[in-house]
Amino acid sequence: MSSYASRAGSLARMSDDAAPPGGRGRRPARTSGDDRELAILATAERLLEERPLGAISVDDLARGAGISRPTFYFYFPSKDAVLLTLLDRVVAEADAAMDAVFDGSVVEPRQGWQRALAAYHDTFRTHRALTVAWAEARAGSAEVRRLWAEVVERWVQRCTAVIEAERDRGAAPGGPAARDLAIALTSMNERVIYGSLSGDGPAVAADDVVPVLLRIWLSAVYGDEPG
Amino acid sequence: MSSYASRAGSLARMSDDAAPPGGRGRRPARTSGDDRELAILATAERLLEERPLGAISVDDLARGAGISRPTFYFYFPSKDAVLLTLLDRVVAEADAAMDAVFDGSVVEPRQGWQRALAAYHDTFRTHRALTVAWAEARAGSAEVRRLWAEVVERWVQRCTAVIEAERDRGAAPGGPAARDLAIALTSMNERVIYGSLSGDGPAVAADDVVPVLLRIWLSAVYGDEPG
DNA sequence: CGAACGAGTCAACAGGGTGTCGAGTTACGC
DNA sequence: GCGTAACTCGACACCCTGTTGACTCGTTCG
Repeated sequence: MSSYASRAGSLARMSDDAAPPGGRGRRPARTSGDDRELAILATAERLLEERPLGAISVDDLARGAGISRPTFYFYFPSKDAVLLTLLDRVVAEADAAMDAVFDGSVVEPRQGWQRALAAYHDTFRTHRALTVAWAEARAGSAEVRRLWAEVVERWVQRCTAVIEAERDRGAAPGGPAARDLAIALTSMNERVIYGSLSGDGPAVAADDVVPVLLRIWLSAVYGDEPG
Repeated sequence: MSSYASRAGSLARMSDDAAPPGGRGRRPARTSGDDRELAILATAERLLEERPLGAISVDDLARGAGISRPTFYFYFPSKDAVLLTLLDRVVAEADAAMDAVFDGSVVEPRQGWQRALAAYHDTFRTHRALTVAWAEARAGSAEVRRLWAEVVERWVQRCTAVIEAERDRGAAPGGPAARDLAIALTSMNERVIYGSLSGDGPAVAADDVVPVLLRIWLSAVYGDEPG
């Protein structure tokens, strides 16, 4: 747990930010109980490595953090809220990675897309357990669905803008609405990466994920309608 | 419920087929209780139209079918088993639709793929509630995951074979392993269609689903690696 | 006919999970 | 040294799942 606490410096202090109306965490601000909150998050991350979300109870999280179940509810309103907090961190990481790619120097397009896909893939691959758990939580929690929808919406808007820019400068031919293309391709990324991490059903091997996705993105964006 | 019973003629009689080892249904064969089994299935389908799977309890299904909860367990071992039975039907429908497409006369490739995508899309669109519920159940039930994995595997194998055939006859250029391409594109279909049916997150409008997917499939399979 | 049997039925139970309430117990500012 | 707010948890109220054992039938067959 202390290993988590040290890494956790970068954990967004969301619950402390200005106005937390119906926010995830509970307590208004600083006190010694921060340790407990961190311990809960660390326990969640640890337990998710060994078993699926559905097999982890609030009691497991509480005991793992050295507190009783009612006390858990002092820190988080539900099990999902813990996951949401953990997820925010990964999403922030993914966004940062994307920023690094889409920013500044636009090298050749192929390389740009390749880096973006790799950044996306790497971020989620290094948080395999969390990524798989999120997919499970999404099925049952409207809150999780909402957060994910927001995240995807940002990516889609970004891709849409890039595709339109490429079309404007004549590098990419016309075709379906750029946004629809972006949605479909982003959806593909999500499902393919999840499949390769979760291991159920037919999956692309980890090393082949980016090459295959890249090929499909490039031909979809830059390829002419084939006869 | 009688409206279901009439449509249910096509419901695969899986539980009666030759050897049902660890099968879904329970009773060995025919008796008056068939009505009850059908009533449970009908109730499930009806309730899924109005609320998500997680908000439907075994008790709801039992009462909806006019029986007590313990009696429900006489017919199905769990709530998931009901969904699995319902799902088998839809999958059989989708497979039949695919058979109709991939069979016999291979017209021009574009039209072939277009029909296949449309068949896939139509099948799931006409069972919207069930499709969305399946996605929810998949998160929690290994059994549901297994069934879906099998279904997808069949589609992937089919697509892989077609892509390889197109490459062999010189109609499609080389590229990533045909199977990887098939997995990625099939995954895209799954996620895009689900997204357009479930309504959370950015989605492609129902009428645009097939055109967009088709464009991506065609450029991925037939397009040369763009510069 | 009537005993035996198997299908079908359910009240009651055992067990596990969630979320809440209210009565404690610190710890720290004043 | 005392109030107040952070913090803690035993006990409770619920809801859900899955099982057990006894009960009611209709059928079958000696």
